[in-house]
Amino acid sequence: MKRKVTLKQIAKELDVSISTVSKSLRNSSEIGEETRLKVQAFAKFYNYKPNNIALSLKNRKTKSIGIIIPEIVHYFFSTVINGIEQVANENGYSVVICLSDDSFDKEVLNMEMLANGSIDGFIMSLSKETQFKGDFHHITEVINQGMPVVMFDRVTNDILCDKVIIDDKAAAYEAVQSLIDSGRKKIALVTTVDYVSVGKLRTDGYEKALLDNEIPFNEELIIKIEDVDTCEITISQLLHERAFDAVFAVNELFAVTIIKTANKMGLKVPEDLAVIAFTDGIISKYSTPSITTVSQSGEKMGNKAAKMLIERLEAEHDDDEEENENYTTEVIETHLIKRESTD
Amino acid sequence: MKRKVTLKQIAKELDVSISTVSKSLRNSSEIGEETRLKVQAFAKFYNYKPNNIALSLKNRKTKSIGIIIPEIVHYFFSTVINGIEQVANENGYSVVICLSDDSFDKEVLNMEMLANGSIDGFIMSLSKETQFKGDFHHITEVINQGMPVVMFDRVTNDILCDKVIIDDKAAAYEAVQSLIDSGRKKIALVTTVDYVSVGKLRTDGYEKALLDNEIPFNEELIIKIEDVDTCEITISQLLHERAFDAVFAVNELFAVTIIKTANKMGLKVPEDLAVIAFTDGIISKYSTPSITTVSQSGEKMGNKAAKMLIERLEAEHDDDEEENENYTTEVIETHLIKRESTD
DNA sequence: CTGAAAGCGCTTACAG
DNA sequence: CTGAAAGCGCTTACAG
Repeated sequence: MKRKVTLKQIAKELDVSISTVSKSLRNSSEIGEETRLKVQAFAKFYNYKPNNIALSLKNRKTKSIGIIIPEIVHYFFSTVINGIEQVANENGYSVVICLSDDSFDKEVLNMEMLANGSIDGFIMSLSKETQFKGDFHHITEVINQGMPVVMFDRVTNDILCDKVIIDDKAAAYEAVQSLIDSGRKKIALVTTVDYVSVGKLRTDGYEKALLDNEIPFNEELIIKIEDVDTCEITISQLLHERAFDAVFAVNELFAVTIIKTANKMGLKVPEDLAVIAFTDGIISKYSTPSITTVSQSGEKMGNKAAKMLIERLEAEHDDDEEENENYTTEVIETHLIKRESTD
Repeated sequence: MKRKVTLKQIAKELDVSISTVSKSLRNSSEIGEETRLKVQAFAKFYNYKPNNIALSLKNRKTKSIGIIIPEIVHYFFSTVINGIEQVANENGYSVVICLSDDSFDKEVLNMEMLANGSIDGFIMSLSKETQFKGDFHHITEVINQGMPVVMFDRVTNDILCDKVIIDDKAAAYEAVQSLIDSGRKKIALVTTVDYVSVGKLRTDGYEKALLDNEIPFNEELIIKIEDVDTCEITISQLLHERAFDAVFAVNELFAVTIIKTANKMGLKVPEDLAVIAFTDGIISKYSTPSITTVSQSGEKMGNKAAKMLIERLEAEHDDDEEENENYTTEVIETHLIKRESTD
């Protein structure tokens, strides 16, 4: 068990000062070639690597990005992490992940923990509970301390910062329009409760599409699901009570449940019932029939978010000399992936 | 933009020494009550929080756990992370995640990056390439430096450290036995290439079950898939050429592909073909028919791995006084989840 | 009861 | 060309 070697030890062994060792390893021209090479050889031999923590303290930056997301066991969020990781690594950053479990308290706790010096900036998507409460003081605080935050997907207008989103409303509109184009008249909507920002926006898109096509808008064809675990019952009720020939679901899970329930009832997808889901993932791909989805590239969102954050981080050299906060909101393209659940 | 307040600033404001502030905040009995309360009030007002990096440097421990896994967009690994996160958070640890992308070089790079002081210990699952090369020097090195490592799922006998695994062979045996019990005679195996440790073990279990039941072992009913993307072709060949009434697949993806291909060919699952897959996940649950699986709780594995690591971390007080390395290998229970793909 | 000093591992402006 | 000193933000053994 040979503990990691430090500058101090090298200095002692070689009988030079710590400064000399440090400078040699950083190839400072201040140091004579002979000494420099000697130190470098020695350091290489003992596999010296500078201690990240010491560097962080000295430089007052950690080269780490904090990610706070509601859930990790979720295809979309995993792909976002993937995307963030890629560009983080390319730029020499590592990634610290905390999960809020859709709980406000955990989100606050995790942010506070990471904000105390562990990371240089945040990339985050709001927990449901946070969106419900509308309490964003923990985020404001972090931003006020000068720590940049990039929000993605589940964002809020109440916070000024960089954001990366998709145009949920337009994408939903497009999906519903495609159902209409294929001759569907009575289109149901299975969505979340309104405080989930993206659910609300997708609902808006659905309504607008109907309106623009002069299709009567029927409240009874809309169901808002609070809890995924109980969605099966609600969905089977909907299928039993209402007659419709298409469904737009705001996520994969709702869609696959609809299809399974419809099948049990003897309805054929897509013949009797066309289904489109928001957010392409593993379920849609492997479901039978496979599901037509609105694809939002989590990877691209992650890439973009990381780029925005790192850019801001690296631009901070001038300190608060000029507080040039021109926050931007990037909108990532979506597109429809046609599969077997629609015709 | 009010930067985070430090002890130094508080000391200056209150006209006391930094030591006094530090001790007051840590409720040291050395400090007079008056001063102590004054400092605490002030600190609270300015929302003082100690800087993690400084603490890490001072204490020579970071209270962070490094996780290195091959892939995050993968149900099993996400659940493991979930499991690790839970117990990490309960114990005041945060979690730094790096992805190896199943690449040896990335695994080495990431380990080196994190090993330089950023974390206190590792939890990892080997990349495919690492298993293929059989090169584990990066892990040995980290362990030699005194940094504990816990491996899970994809482990190796070549490294001595704590491990958490499932009994892949026994679980596979049980799955195949259940197929035999339901009257299946010709059971195919769809597995990975042998260097993936778990794939190999599951294959062993399959063979043993056949042997014990005196079922002739047929090489032609075994296919080893290297690349998931091309598995569709290989699988459809198998289905066309060989006659069999059951398949044991070493993962969900293989299983769902088999089912979809069989369906296209007019075979009925489970009537014509029973299917069992290793590792329960989202695909098996939502596939049609839903798939009978061997469930290995990633969450439990994560819990256990984190517990083992943290225990070792907290036990390290005695330093190298007595090098009591009694490494253990925990075996997590598995069980069969019966669904529609078997009768 | 309070504070100066040393130290965690590093960097860098400044002397010599 | 080399090294002592100060400092990043904290803690703690030791003086006073």
